[in-house]
Amino acid sequence: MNHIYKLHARLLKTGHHNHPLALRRLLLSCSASAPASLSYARSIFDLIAFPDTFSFNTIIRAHADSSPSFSLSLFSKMRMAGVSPDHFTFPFVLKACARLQTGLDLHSLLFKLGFDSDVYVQNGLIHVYGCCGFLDFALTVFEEMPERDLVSWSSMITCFAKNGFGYEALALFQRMQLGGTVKPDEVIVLSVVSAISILGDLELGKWIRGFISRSGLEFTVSLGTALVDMFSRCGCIEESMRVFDEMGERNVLTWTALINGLAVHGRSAEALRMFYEMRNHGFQPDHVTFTGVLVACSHGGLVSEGWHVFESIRNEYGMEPLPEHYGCVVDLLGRAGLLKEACKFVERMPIRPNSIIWRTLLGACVNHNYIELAEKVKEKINELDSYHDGDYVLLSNVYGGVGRWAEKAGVRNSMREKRISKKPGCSLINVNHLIHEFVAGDNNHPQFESIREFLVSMIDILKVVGYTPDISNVLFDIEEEEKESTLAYHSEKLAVAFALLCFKDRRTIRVMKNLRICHDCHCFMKHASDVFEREIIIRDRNHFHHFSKGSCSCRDYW
DNA sequence: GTAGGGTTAG
Repeated sequence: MNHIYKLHARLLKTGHHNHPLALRRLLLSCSASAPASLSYARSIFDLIAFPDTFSFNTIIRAHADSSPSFSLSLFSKMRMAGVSPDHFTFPFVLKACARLQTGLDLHSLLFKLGFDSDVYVQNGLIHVYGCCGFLDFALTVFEEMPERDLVSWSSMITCFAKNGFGYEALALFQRMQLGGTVKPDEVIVLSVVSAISILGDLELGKWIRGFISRSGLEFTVSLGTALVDMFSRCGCIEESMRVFDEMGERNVLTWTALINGLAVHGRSAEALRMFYEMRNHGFQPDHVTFTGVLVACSHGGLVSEGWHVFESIRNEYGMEPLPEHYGCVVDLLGRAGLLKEACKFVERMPIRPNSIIWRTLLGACVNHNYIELAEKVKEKINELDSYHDGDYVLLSNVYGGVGRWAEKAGVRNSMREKRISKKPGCSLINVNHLIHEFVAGDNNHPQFESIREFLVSMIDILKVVGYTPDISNVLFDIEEEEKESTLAYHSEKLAVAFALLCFKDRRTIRVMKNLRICHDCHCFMKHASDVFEREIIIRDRNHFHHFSKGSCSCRDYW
């Protein structure tokens, strides 16, 4: 910022401070500086009597990241003022659109103005379509491009990954390399690392790390941070720690990635220790760091430590807690069974509780069998967002937990009336470089019969050592025997049975699941890890469960 | 003066 002030002072001194060219230069300087100088950029912009295309472009660009809606309002202002956009304008406008997940109607405008054949614009379109979930549109733009650069490939790779097509993202990266015309750079490798993180496929994770060292790319802090995060998401927190230890330089994102990793792997005390160590190294935590530490505390049952961290956000760091921090505290109290305190906290929060906060409270009610409270909380959720299948499942679990089958059936009826269906559970497992998918209630796997047979025999064996199927959470009011078989074919059980059939050695079994693991599967896995002498790692929607020798890393606190 | 990337509560 200093050089901008100096520049401004010099302009004032020489009497050029109102000269359009001087103002343009000044505008460009502060727009390219830190976000803190944006208000200064706006005041310079306001001094320009008749902003031209260049000035509009500069100010739109400056706000595209941090206040995208302001960028779009500037774009409208530009159009109203009759200032023509050029091929620089649209990449900036599209960036703002991508952040807001909007602006799909821009395509026809750029087509009309003849900018649709510009590579920068096309890349921007891929990015926008990707962020809005319109994968097909993004792919059409991508495939029809006469020439693609690195940004086209990385935008399309990210687009696949963010929309749940991780393996397609990887395939596209292979296709890019086979084409041989573009050489991967740091950013594109980061897109690939991110795709692998979403997939949680450790084999691929190891491969990309090897790729990076072979590629001759500089091992930057960003790449290291991405690997720390990736290994944790692939279920291997030890590898995250190894990468972290080997990094010569780290920043707040690196520390935060490790803290989050430790938190989701149930290593709460270590996460908290890293948080304090990070401060000793002189790094200032940000909002994301606090979220990670609070998650660690809530999952580790560290109530007073978590509360202390939460209070420190405002008292020690002078920052305003975000909704996610309040959410973490609700979880912290709720998980520990302090439901009254959690409710009081929600009532007194200075921000309006959102549906996630209520949902967190609902989860706590289920875990601790607070039925009346659960009903009230569900009503709160209905006011905000009533079509979330998971809430009905949770409420149904509260009734099931105490054997109130009639109410449980009532929940099922109201789901039917509202045409809400429970999202099927789905588990993925990598066996000999092939991904196998198991979906609850689906027998499409080519070896389904033998897997089913083996699973039935597994259940029999585990029952001998104390496993009792817990049918209270089965959603439907069906016969007891049928409830047991519904449970038996939960996707993670099928995946683990399949792994035991395939892996004759004692290697760790790693499963990725789309939903939270249920109590029954959790209990099944603990026994299975003991009887079959295997480590089983399951990544569910939020966390990792490491089953070994009959117990789980979450210490059943989830 | 252009676009793609690393950490975010249930």
